[in-house]
Amino acid sequence: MIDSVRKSNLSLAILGLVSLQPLSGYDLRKIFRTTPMGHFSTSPGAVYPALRRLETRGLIKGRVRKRNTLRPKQTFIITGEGLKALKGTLSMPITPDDVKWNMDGLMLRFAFMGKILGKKRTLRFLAELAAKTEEYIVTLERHLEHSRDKMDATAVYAQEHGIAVYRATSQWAEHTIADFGRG
Amino acid sequence: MIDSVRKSNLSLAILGLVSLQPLSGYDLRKIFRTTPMGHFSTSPGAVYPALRRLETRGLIKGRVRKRNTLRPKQTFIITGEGLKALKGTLSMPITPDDVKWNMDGLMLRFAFMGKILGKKRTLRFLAELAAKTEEYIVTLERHLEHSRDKMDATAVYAQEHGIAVYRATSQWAEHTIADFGRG
DNA sequence: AATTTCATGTAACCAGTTACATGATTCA
DNA sequence: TGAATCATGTAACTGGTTACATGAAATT
Repeated sequence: MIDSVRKSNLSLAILGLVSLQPLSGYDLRKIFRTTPMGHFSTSPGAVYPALRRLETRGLIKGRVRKRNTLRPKQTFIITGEGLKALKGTLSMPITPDDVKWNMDGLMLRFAFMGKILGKKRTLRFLAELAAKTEEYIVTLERHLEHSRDKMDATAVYAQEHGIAVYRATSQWAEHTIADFGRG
Repeated sequence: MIDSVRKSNLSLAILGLVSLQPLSGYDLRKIFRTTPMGHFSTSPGAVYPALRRLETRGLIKGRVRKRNTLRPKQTFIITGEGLKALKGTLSMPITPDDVKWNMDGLMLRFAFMGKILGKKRTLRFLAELAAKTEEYIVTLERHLEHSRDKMDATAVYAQEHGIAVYRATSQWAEHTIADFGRG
């Protein structure tokens, strides 16, 4: 059940946004279209089915605005179950796979974390993120030194790009711990 | 036809790797499993179907090693068509969507570019990447200033993370232009 | 002989894309 | 009243995931 939120960033984004305020499918699509949040799908073929999935799983519920019409309009709000699932997802430990494959998902979790988990747990998340990211950088560097002369120049540079990006993440995390901790 | 390579990073990765040396499905999975290239699927359910798709589209062709057996082993090599498709994909202009949604795909293109497009075109790609990335950073910054006080603290930090990561990319590009240009 | 590793594949499922379709409201 | 925009949806397709299945070679 919670799997839908754990596996799909779109579902997580929807659940998180709906936890802040009542939103319709159209509202969500607009947010994804017009903000950098929109590393997510804007297509109705993704958003509406995702809403229905979340609803059938009891994580959100729709309020029909106009009855007696062929096109019912709905705004969705989060349920108790949904909030529990959201908290659960936000609280999951950061796995090496998350760091490697799903940094977007981690940032999505972080973005909703402030209000829902509070400052202390948010800072713990950042510390964990920094640590796991630095660990991963070490393995990337090791692999690079190992393969440097066997590979084409551009392939080496591409690996260096990966390292540079993860370094930016780890620096951001350290900086944010300081700033948010102080603030 | 070329769409398969344009849309799926896995197909592009396979085509690129096969362009360097003959490889079997198993070899490919091993590469994806053990190198940072493996921002891609390692599952047989993705790799083998992808190979068959590329083969039916005439971009690669398999050489059966052992006939007269129930489990034929194949190594794949790129075809003339395939090399043309690969060059075409590597040569595509960088779109804002690429920068926003598919930086991994751009890096994948870059990694294979050295041998196939040569230095001049590779440097042009990097310059384009730097420019488009900086453009995108401007829109991210603009959006952030616009929404800074309307949003939760962690949501703001998450946006800053996005900016930091793109800045790392643009700096990497500038640095790599200098280094590769000189080297 | 047994285990591990090499090696290839399929079936059921899931979520997202594209393209299409249509209804309701607003405003010029 | 016509156009734009608000608003919701579906159908066909695509590609990837998970889990399962099996065969062949190398190693112990």
